[in-house]
Amino acid sequence: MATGRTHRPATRSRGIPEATVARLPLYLRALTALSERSVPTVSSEELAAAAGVNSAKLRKDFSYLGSYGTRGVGYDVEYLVYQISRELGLTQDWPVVIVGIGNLGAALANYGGFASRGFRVAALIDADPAMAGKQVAGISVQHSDGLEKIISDNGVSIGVITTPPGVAQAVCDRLVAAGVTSILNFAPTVLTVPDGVDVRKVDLSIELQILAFHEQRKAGEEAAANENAVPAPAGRADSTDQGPDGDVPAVMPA
Amino acid sequence: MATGRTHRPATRSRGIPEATVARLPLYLRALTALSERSVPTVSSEELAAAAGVNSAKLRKDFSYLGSYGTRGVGYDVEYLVYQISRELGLTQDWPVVIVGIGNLGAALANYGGFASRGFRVAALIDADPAMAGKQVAGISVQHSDGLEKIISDNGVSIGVITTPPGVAQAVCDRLVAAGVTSILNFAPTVLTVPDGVDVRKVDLSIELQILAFHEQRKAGEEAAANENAVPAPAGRADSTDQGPDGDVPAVMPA
DNA sequence: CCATCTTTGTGCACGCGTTCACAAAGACAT
DNA sequence: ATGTCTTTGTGAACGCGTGCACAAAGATGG
Ligand SMILES: NC(=O)c1ccc[n+]([C@@H]2O[C@H](COP(=O)([O-])OP(=O)(O)OC[C@H]3O[C@@H](n4cnc5c(N)ncnc54)[C@H](O)[C@@H]3O)[C@@H](O)[C@H]2O)c1
Ligand SMILES: NC(=O)c1ccc[n+]([C@@H]2O[C@H](COP(=O)([O-])OP(=O)(O)OC[C@H]3O[C@@H](n4cnc5c(N)ncnc54)[C@H](O)[C@@H]3O)[C@@H](O)[C@H]2O)c1
Repeated sequence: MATGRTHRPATRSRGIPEATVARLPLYLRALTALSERSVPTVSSEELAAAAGVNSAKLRKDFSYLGSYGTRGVGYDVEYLVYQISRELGLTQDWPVVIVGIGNLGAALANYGGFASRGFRVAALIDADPAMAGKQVAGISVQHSDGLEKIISDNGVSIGVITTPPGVAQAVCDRLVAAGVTSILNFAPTVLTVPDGVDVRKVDLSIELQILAFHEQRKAGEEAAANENAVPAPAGRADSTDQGPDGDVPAVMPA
Repeated sequence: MATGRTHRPATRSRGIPEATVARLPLYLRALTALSERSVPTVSSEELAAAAGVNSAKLRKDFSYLGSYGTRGVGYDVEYLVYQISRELGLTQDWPVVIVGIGNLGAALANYGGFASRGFRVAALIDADPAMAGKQVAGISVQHSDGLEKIISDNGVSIGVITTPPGVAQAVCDRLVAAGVTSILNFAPTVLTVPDGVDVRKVDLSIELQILAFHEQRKAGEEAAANENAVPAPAGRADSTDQGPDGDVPAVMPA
């Protein structure tokens, strides 16, 4: 999982559990694909398979939205697309700003998946004067001096932060002060925000480290299983051959 | 949370809960910052604040690793950095390949945060013949024909997929067949993999949709609180003014 | 050596999320 | 109308994660 909600511990919204909310976009994506193939109805079993979840979980998730299925038949695809879209707030347009138009910010700006849902890139903002006026993805980059006015003029409530980590909190503070109440943070920093502001983070490095943990565990188990059979599985990254508990502390605690 | 683990339901590894594993990188980042400031020891309270978590949770997390603290004092920063690094498998180098060197793939390749932990970009792979040989982040892009050989020669076990969604499953299959056992997927698709292969996904669109959900809920509550006081909060994105339950189904189920 | 003070490590309770399993509901055929 | 068959919707049980609250451990000072 690359993301992790910050803050807002268990604010079950209108009875819809947070875990369910996080899966609704998954269902919506699968349903949209079915809709494009003009499939009229779908069973919980089929849809669950397409979304990569358990069918019981899917049914329970949908039960929080209402009784939208027909027993013996399944769910009407178009109807469900509409209901989930409405529940997620995608029937309206959400203007978003991206702050920090470097490698990642530019990639996001160029990403078509934004507009395909109800999101519209309202502005690109960067602190580098050399960037101001440059066209990225057909949008002119604006200098961060005008951040507050841009937020206000466009009624932006969602901000994306792709600046270096050192300035992320400062950028976040300005966004919040200007009226932004939802932030998607790509900088590897813990952001502190007032109550009522939602922060979600995407941290590539954390994802890789979690994968590395499991990878190491798999290698350790494999080694334990093979015990001292063959020397090494040809070129695998276990050269140091430090057992899973090769406890050689670098520094002892005081 | 931008990521979400696929598969591997609750394979509590060596007694370390999955939720704890996901937080270890957070602690490690905070500890590294302290280490750079030459702070010798840190209390659970301070470290928890820096990592943005509850101190009780942090202590419980560390208790799974062992008793590395000193009561009345706290934790030795350097020692803890080493222990967590070892637990996460960061004492060894992990070669990774990135497949699909477009906007996002190139941004990731240029990202310095890779190497700062134990990850090394072993190769960049793309199916576009025009990309082959091009330098991205100082690395020459290789054609996907040689994917299997690249994986094998470099002992790669972690792959990053940044191709268009339509080919992601095919790319995934090839990576797995070539020996990759951990995949970080940026394409908005559900990947199916055999047992023993870990998949984590990062989906920007899902993150935004979750934010939109809460944003809508906030707007709805605000509207309910204001009832019919002032017309509108000047430029906010609630023009359609469809109440939180403006139930107007597009299509009725059969 | 003893008292005091700080901070860890954890037992325990609670709530959320997941999954099972099945009754109820509806479609469809006869 | 009745029976059969499919699939939903959900009650209930269970397990994981979280947070409280405190006893134990060790540092520190006298
Ligand atoms: N590139 C990646 O793949 C990647 C992956 C994970 C995380 N990240 C994180 O995302 C962030 C951006 O990464 P990047 O590779 O695009 O970096 P980058 O250096 O290419 O881009 C950062 C941009 O932010 C701008 N900036 C700096 N200070 C600013 C301010 N105060 N206000 C507005 N803009 C400001 C800079 O001018 C620059 O254009 C970093 O925090 C990085 O750690 C990047
Ligand atoms: N750009 C973003 O910010 C962003 C955000 C979220 C998700 N994504 C997803 O990430 C993926 C990449 O996005 P992008 O904007 O970089 O797209 P892109 O079109 O710029 O890049 C895709 C690259 O993949 C290559 N490719 C195509 N088929 C391939 C194959 N079979 N093997 C190897 N390489 C292949 C293409 O040649 C191209 O270079 C997409 O699935 C997109 O939905 C992107």
